[in-house]
Amino acid sequence: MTTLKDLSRHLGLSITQVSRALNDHGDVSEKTKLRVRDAAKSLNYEANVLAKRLVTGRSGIVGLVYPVMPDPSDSWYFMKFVAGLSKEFTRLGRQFMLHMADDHHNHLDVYDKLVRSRSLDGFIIMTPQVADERVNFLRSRNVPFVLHGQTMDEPDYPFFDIDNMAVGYELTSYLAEQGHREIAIINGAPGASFVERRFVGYRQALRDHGLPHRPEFEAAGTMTADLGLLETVRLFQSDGPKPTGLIASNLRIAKGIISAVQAMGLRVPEDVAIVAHDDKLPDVSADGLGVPMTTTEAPLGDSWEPLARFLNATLDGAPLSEVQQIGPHK
Amino acid sequence: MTTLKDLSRHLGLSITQVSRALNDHGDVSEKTKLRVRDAAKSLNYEANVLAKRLVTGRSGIVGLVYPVMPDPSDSWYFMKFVAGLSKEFTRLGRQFMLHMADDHHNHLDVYDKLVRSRSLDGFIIMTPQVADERVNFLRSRNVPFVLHGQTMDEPDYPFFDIDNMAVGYELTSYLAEQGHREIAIINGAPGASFVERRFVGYRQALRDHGLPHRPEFEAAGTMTADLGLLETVRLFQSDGPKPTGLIASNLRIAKGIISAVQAMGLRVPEDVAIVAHDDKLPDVSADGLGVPMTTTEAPLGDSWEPLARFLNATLDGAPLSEVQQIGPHK
DNA sequence: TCTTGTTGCCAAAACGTTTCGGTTGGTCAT
DNA sequence: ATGACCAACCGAAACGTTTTGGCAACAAGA
Repeated sequence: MTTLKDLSRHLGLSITQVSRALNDHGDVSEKTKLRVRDAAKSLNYEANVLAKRLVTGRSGIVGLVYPVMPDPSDSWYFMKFVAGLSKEFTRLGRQFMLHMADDHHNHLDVYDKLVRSRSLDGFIIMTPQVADERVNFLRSRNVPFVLHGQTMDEPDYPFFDIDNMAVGYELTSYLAEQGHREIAIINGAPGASFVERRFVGYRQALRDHGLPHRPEFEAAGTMTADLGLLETVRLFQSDGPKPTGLIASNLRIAKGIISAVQAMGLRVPEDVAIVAHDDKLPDVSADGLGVPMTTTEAPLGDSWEPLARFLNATLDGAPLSEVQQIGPHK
Repeated sequence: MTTLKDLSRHLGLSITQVSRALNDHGDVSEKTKLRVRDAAKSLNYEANVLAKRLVTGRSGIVGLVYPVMPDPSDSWYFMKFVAGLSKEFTRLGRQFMLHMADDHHNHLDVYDKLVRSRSLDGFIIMTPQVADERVNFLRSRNVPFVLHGQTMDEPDYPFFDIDNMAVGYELTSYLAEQGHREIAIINGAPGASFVERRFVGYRQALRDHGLPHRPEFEAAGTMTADLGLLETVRLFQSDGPKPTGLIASNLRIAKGIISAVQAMGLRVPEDVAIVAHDDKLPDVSADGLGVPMTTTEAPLGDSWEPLARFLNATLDGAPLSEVQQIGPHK
């Protein structure tokens, strides 16, 4: 393996200058830089990452800790997510590592261990909770991270998110403006920040349109077709008023809703109107569901690039303002 | 951060002795070892991995390169696989990294880059091909790896596998002994070593029972219910003889076969008998398919532990004989 | 001519381990 | 008393970078 020493000997330069030339520092003449780069290429020089890491104190690796085995129906999405991040980071010259946590270990211990062993320089955090202990922990340790989403309080950390309150608000408003007065929502797992934000938007829209807010019209759970189906049946089997408009927090839920509605002999949209948020994942499409349906859209696939970019920038010392973004939705 | 230097000063020992004590070397008295370990604990000492890596020349990380985005239906299995390996390696004190390769990059370049940058000490290789270029490449570079499966030639590398020829042979023999003379097999993706081995076992059993070998009775593809369904339909729509016994290379295929057979108005097992190999994955169970079916069984979940253990042992310099195993099946 | 500044370069320290090649002091057989 | 051996210890080198602080040469302004 060629080292800096070999290279410097070969060029008649000092190790210092060769290092600085390769790292494009200021006090190296353009001519030498060129000469050094050429020699490095021809001698097949590749900097020893291990040595670099020791001196910089950084592992050069960022990662994602997955707390529990995802639901089978989510594994496809999760894989896409991991693959997307992995590719982005590779492009940025950083390594990305997926760390699967043992179920029966304390969640935060895993982060603690990874941080203390200096194995990971930074983290990507998925689906943050309303008050997320991981965020608090990493913040207290001054470890860089980027959230896919936000906690409920004012975010003083890097994140990429979409405006989930607006999503809830817009879907609800759309139904309200169609004349629906009884609007139910089937949302994701309770506690997740994006879920609560959509609920907030939903309630605000009900208020703004002078519609009643019924707690039993708010359903939440793992975002599967099963959830959509079961909750729809529950909504229609109860004694109270029945919804005429249904909001699905993603297309899988919408799919379950449609199955249930059709099984009950109701028509879409005449008897029940359905709106949904579409993550633009390839497994389900709004058109493929066979009923007319209005959606808000925000491709999850668009989140990998900013997430990776933000973590990268954060590690390079970028100010907070450059690593916070609310992405667009339609 | 406490370093060896701090520790040695605190103990009145040399850095050398402290290091050797912590690494349990021979020429340190038991008394000092104890004293050092106590001090290390009370001073919260944690060896700097980065420094250790530089001096040993190893990253301490092993990994798995996933060449392409897995088929959606496989992502659940793949996640289980990765999670299982990750946990095992964590237990063994090594880090495990999943590397997603970019689709449009040359497969081997990814390995080359990871090896040359000294990022990974060793690899786990999934679903090897009959002649696997990854194996040849890593072997030529003297990089440690463990195969989940085997290539077709005599294996001179660490691996964990089950006896797939026997699986093919036994499933075929079972049907033959039931009196079936026309036996078809629906297998996994062509080229994969386990697929070809099952074919070999299948053909051998046909010969041993004096049954005809029909090339058109050998189907292969991505192991989904769709494959089982489509290939079954094809088998029964052709002009030639129809199979009375069907072998499914996993339960998902079996599921598809059953759908097809029942759709064609045939009964299981009266008109068509089905046997299958059961990987014991939680998504499908033989009982859950609703028809009587004999299976061979080998839990894929049992492979993570030996795979991790073997790679670990290989890195620690274990001889080949200790890191090759054909696991059991029922 | 003397200062001041700039450009291009370098020796050496630092990062925190592991390991090589000793040294010391004691015991034991001769 | 002598030599051989052994247990327990240590100094210093090595791993391959980055970075600090400084030096020499030269040009420009006074």
